[in-house]
Amino acid sequence: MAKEITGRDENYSQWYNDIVKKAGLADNSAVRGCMVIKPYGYALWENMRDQLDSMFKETGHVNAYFPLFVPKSLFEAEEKNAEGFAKECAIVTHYRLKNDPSQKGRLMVDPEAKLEEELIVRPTSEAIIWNTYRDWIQSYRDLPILINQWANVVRWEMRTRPFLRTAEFLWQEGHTAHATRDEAIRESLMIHDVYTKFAEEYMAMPVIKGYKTESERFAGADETYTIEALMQDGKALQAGTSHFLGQNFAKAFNVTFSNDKNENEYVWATSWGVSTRLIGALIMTHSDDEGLVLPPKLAPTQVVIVPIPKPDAVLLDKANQIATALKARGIRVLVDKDETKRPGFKFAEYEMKGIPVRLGLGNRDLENNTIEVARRDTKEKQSVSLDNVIDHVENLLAEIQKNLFERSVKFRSEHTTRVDNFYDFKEILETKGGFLLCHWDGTSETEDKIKEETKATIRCIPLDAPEEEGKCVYSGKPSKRRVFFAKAY
RNA sequence: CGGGGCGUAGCGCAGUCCGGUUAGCGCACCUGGUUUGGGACCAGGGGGUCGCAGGUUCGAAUCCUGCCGCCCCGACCA
Repeated sequence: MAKEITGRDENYSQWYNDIVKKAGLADNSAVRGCMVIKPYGYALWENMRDQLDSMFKETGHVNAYFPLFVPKSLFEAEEKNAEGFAKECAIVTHYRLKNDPSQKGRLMVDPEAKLEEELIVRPTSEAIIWNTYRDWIQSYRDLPILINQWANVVRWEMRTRPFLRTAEFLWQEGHTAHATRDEAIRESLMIHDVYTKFAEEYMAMPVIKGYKTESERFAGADETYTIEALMQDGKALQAGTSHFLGQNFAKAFNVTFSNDKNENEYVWATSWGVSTRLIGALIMTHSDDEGLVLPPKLAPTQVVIVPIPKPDAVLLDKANQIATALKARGIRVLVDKDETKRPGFKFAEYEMKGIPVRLGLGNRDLENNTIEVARRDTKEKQSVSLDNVIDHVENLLAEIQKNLFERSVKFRSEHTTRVDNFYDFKEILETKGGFLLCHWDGTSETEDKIKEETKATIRCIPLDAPEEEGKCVYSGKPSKRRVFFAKAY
């Protein structure tokens, strides 16, 4: 058992780290808090990126690229935003090194080469982008601006975990400018829907759609819409946010336009992003003690064909025929040509990597005109006639995609509890975890107290919540609707 | 930044308390052979600044001092 991973029950964090490492998604790097995304992990990200990118394009957005560095004076212009990120910024102060006269072969920062103005490595790009938009926008005819960028950002976190929280990460950030408040709100809600669709249809990860309380809101936003997913350990994970920024950045950067009555108005803004964190979400939603489990729509390889016992000419020929037929249906297939490992080893490896469907093809199969089809999600195996294996696999991939989603929905509903008193709240949070659906009096004082006493936070106020008379689970004050509490990543 | 653990071959570890020939083991790797429908076996082989720097000593992986890094648990956060 060369690649044993820690069981989820034994140590969930260790299990997660084992998956990341042993499925070949990422490695730790020589840089504190930064990871190397390995080819397999990056292929997964590329699939997510390409799908999101096409969804952004379909909704009228275009891509652009803005600088990595933000001059400090621009960064601090929108006060709340600057304050929100101030504690986790990397700052460039010098532009040159020189030989250290006291230590041969060593370099030192050249004190002569201090920058006149420090550069902040972007933790997000609102500042540099809105400073640019000022020059791009004069009239209502210049609006809307619907731009997205794929980029890296840096947030100097105290404690990091691969994909979930790293000092540098990859993401997309959309930044849009609009003539009216309504249009900007509609934009942020529309992206919220795009994220929901992506999470549920592609990642097979059900999410709660809602908006953030004031204390959880993005610094500089008037409203933050969020999708919240539930991980297998009962903790919630914020998977994507879309912000209605009001006129905060327009005012901070003096971005105005002339409306059709020739009056000057401030521009309305949105911003929205999802990051490589989604890979962490994917891992913790579907994977098991055998390794990674990937939804077919995002899996870099959807089907692997393993010749048994090893790839001889006859088996390879048949395997290639099947692969060609599957590829013709748009299915991503790999034929295993490795002669040095035995089938059992390969099975375990491909399970570790989360490949949705494995086809085992041996001489016995050729005699019987069959092939062994193994699905990763349930680990079931069955023998299928070679005559209809292509249809079978195509259907099976869809079935796996559906099953993963339904399984996650079931898990979430089993781990969502309506709670009406604080004793149960604490009890259930500690024993079962998951989402607690409770009445809340709407004050940040109550929110803070609950967080202090239980570590649970309000993940979101659901958008589709029915009105319902009730009493706050903590203060007993009247409340009109329930909100989602959980411990969060 | 606090509390705990750790750093010895690519990976996982033993050896460190109590200093003493040539630093071991499993996996992986290389060569040859036998195997092959769920992580093969036999034989042979290669691979180490024992985290870094200084110190004590005839002699340091082992003792002392300083530093660096990693992991887990907290505080902070997407």
